[in-house]
Formats: sequence, structure tokens, C-alpha cells
Amino acid sequence: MKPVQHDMPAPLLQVEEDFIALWRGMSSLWGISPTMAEIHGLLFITGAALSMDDIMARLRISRGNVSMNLSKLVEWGLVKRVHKRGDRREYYESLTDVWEMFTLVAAQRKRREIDPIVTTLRQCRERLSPESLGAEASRPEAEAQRRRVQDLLSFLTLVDSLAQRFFESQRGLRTAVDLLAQEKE
Amino acid sequence: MKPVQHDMPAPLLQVEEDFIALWRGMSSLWGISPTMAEIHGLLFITGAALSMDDIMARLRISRGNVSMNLSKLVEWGLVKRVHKRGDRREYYESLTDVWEMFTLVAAQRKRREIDPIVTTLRQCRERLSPESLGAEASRPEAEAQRRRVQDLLSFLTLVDSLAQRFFESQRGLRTAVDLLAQEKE
DNA sequence: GATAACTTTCAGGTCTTCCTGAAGAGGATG
DNA sequence: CATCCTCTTCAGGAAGACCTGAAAGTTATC
Repeated sequence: MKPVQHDMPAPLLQVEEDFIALWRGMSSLWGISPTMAEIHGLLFITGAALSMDDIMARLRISRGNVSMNLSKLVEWGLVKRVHKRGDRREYYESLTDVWEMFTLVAAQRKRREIDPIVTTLRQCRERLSPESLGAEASRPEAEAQRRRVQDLLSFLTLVDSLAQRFFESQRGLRTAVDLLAQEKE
Repeated sequence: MKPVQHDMPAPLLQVEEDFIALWRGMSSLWGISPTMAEIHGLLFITGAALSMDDIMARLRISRGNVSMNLSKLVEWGLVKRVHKRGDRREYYESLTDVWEMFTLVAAQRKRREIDPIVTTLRQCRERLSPESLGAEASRPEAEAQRRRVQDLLSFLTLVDSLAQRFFESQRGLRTAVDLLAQEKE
């Protein structure tokens, strides 16, 4: 992989390489494409605003590939477009605040996983209710199935609300800390 | 999909179908194969111990496919082998306790995602330390990169330990509740 | 208005994952 | 010991995800 900056110490470049490879390795577990993960990894670990040419050169991938995957990262809010005056090229940079970043990841995960599951489970529960099933609702199999659906639903809504409270509370805490830091200046 | 029990009310079968389809849909987000998700979904929602033939028939997939994916589910601990006396076939059933199930899922996620990331980030941090870099360590780029790595590391170790405490506390809580319930009987 | 610079979209190719159907392995039965 | 039952493993094919390289689109410059 061709480095962007030739004067960068080798260890820093190696760390970048390792991080990008790590992120790419996680892509299949995160339900995203390898390239999407690589681009994000590159932008996060360098902390720089890079153009599409920069990303192409560094990751050795085609312009089309960069374009499609960058668009997704921007859509997720993990990457922002940055304009440099006098330069027609778009530059892209990652969020640097880890909390903000993972808040977005959690929101995306909720959108893609939790919400569809909860929606379908509620529909299933509805279909298994006495109102829907009538007398059959008291059959042991129906009761057992309803309980399984309900257990799963309860668990997921609990985890979901805890996660939301977690991110909300961290945000509040960090805002307070930031304000205190500013007052001391 | 051919039902296992012909006398089951249609709504129950429909709920099973919907749940299995939901689980399959989540497979790419969970980094598992569609079949692995389907089998787990089938075993969980039916609550029954099914043989490989049962699973093959219900999901309309090959024996080899069932075998490979069932093995993985057993390895994860999400599915258990059940022996029925006088029957040579192996039967498989899902964990029914949602907490236990997700504790295992969390453990698997830790093993596949968190641990490798933390390991690599620690190595990166080590490589960026003054002990490794010498005078170059005080370069602004090196300090910035070290901070990014450290921020990510801090965040992930916090989330990891909170998740572990969460599952541990729930386990303790539920054990206490179960004991109380038994004493009342 | 033509040209250039830059990004997006597309059609087709590549590669990886996943599955099938058959062979192989192991163990029970007669 | 042969046969059968059941599960595992394998080689190859299928399907889908992903990528490329080029065409198309957009906008700025001259």
C-alpha cells in the first residue's frame, strides 16, 4: 500500500496498516463491505481529511468503489464531507470523537437489527393473542410459543432502552465535563 | 416449507415462518450464515427437539448443510444435543432461556470482535509509545495517532466491562429470584 | 459553448460464501 | 461380517456480494 506521506515514520504507517486490516477483518461481523470498513479505518486512524484520489491511492481500489462506499459512510454519519476553499475536490474525514462515533453505530444497529426484530415480534405476539386465536390460544403449544416470543421481546426492549440510556447518560456527562473544562480556561 | 406437525394451527405455523425468515434476514448483520440463523430460529421458536431429518424437511435444505451449521450452533452453546432412549438419531434443541442465550451471544461477540480489536489496539499503542518510537514519539502526528488509539481502546474496554457486569448482574439477580420462587413452593 | 475536473452510476467480471449431492466414517443390528 | 442407519466431510457448482473500468452526469473554468 502506497503511503500518503513519505516523511511519516514507518511505525506510524505500520500502525495505520494494522488498524485498516483489523477494521477490514471486522467487516463481515458488522454487516458492512470490506471496502467500507477499510475506508473508515483509514480515515479514522489518520485523522486526516482525504480526497477520493488519496483514498484510491492508499487502498489501491477503484474510484467507483471508493465513491459507493464513501457515500454509505457519509449516510451513516460516520464520515463528513469537508470543503477546502479553492479546491474543487471533496475531502472526507472521520468523526474523531469515539463516543459520537459509537452512538451513530448503535443508532444504525438499532435501525437495522433491533427495530425490525421488535416490529416482527410484536406482530407475532399479536397473532398469538386470544383476540386473534380465539379458543386455540389456550393450547399448550400456543402458550409456549407466545411465551418465547414475549421473552425475546422483553429482553430486546430492555437491552435497547438500556443502550439508549447509556449513550444518553454518557453524552450528558461528557457535555458537563466539557463545560467545566471551558470555564477553567 | 413443509410443516412438522399437521395438526398445528395455521397461525402458529405462520409465526414460525415469520420468525425464521426474520432470523435469516439478520444473519448477514450477525456474521453468520443464513442457514445457521434459520436452524437456530426454527429450534428456538418451536421449542422442540428436532432431528436432522426434521430440520431438513422443514427448511428444505441438504443434510450436509444442516450438519455443518448445527455443529457451529452446538459449538457456540446455543443448541444442545438431546438423546432419546431407543432412538439412534441425534436430536437438537435450542436454549429456551433468553438471558442464557444472549449471554452466549455476547461471549461469542467478545471473542470474535472485542478481543481481537483490543489486542491489536494494544499492540498499536505499544508501537507508538516513547519506549518504541524514541524522540519521534513527541511528533504531533504520533501524539495524535496515539490518542486516537487510546480513545478507542478506552471506549471498548469500558463497554466490554459494562457488558460483562450487566450479564453477571442479571445472572445473579435471576438466580436470587429463582431461589426465592423455590422457597415459596 | 467547449473543455476539463471531479463524482456517480452502470454493466459485466471476479471472488467468496454457501449449498448440494455424494462419498466416507462410525456405530448399531442381525 | 454384512448391512443398515445416521452423521460428517468433501469436491464442485451456484448464487450473490463486491469490484473494476468505463460511461454518464455535474459543475467550474476559459
